[in-house]
Amino acid sequence: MRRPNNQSSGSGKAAAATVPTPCCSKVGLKRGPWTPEEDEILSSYVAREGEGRWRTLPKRAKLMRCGKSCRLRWMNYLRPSIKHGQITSDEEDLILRLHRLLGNRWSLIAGRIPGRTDNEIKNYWNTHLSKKLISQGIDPRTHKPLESSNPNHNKQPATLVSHISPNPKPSPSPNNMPPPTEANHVHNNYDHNDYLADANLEHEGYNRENVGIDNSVDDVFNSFLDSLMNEDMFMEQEQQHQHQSETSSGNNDNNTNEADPASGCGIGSIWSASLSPVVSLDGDIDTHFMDLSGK
DNA sequence: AATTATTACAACCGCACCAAT
DNA sequence: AATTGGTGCGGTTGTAATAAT
Repeated sequence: MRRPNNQSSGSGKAAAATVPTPCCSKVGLKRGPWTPEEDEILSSYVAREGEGRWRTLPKRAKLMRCGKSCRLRWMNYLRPSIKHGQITSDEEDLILRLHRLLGNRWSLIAGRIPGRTDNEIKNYWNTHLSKKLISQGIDPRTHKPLESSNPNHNKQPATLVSHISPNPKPSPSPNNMPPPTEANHVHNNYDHNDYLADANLEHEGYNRENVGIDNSVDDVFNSFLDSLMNEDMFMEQEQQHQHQSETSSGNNDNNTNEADPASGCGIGSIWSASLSPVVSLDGDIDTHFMDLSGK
């Protein structure tokens, strides 16, 4: 449907190669949008037989699709755990923060936002959030101010080129700023200057490889964010923690000490204690996630 | 009302990685 | 050690829907 008469791959690279693409170049396979009937076939098949062995699935399920397409459809749309509908302001905020930490690791980001897929988040980023950051003078790739991060800051990120027209329509809001929606409220506690400062701090040296974040850190991060998702529990813990902090100590600007590791209830402490020796982001990250959780 | 421009998102692509053989 | 199959990932593209002219 998309490229109905084109049996070669869209980019043409595979077509030029002598080795055909494994599954998508076969004649007779359907492409393009899935019909409800196809969805039903795939859903019921996976429910019956389970996920996996995608390459042979179409034949077994009698679908005229390549295995890759089946997998993608299942993973991005049909899985029961997928949350359909608008991305909430909380989710948006989390995406922004995670992207600042992780970059374009969509699957990692998606793994920390229940019910959302990497594809959905990637699309949302490209169509909404990156533009929003640009309109605020922030480079969406580096999260630094456009002026300092890139002298040619008018250039769009590579992934945006196809999405942003040379003459974009002006936003209905003044100065291309989004209206003060609920979504923006998230950032009110964490204003633009803070954001820029943090972006400078973190992206000066942040890079997963050179910083040395490994799976163990990732696990810590994962559990930390899992905890965030369990908002009720977290809020309760946080309130306790706040109370303890207020009663046990005075003004504490050092965020690394915000949570008492021994108490076991300061989630931020897990993060800061585990990451600070490696990343030296201790209090910064800690504070931001506290911001988020404290909404 | 018709046409054109833009946006949003589903889907596809190539490549990389890993495990099994 | 090399090959193969399965899977996952990030980037890109096509198209339907919507807005603007």
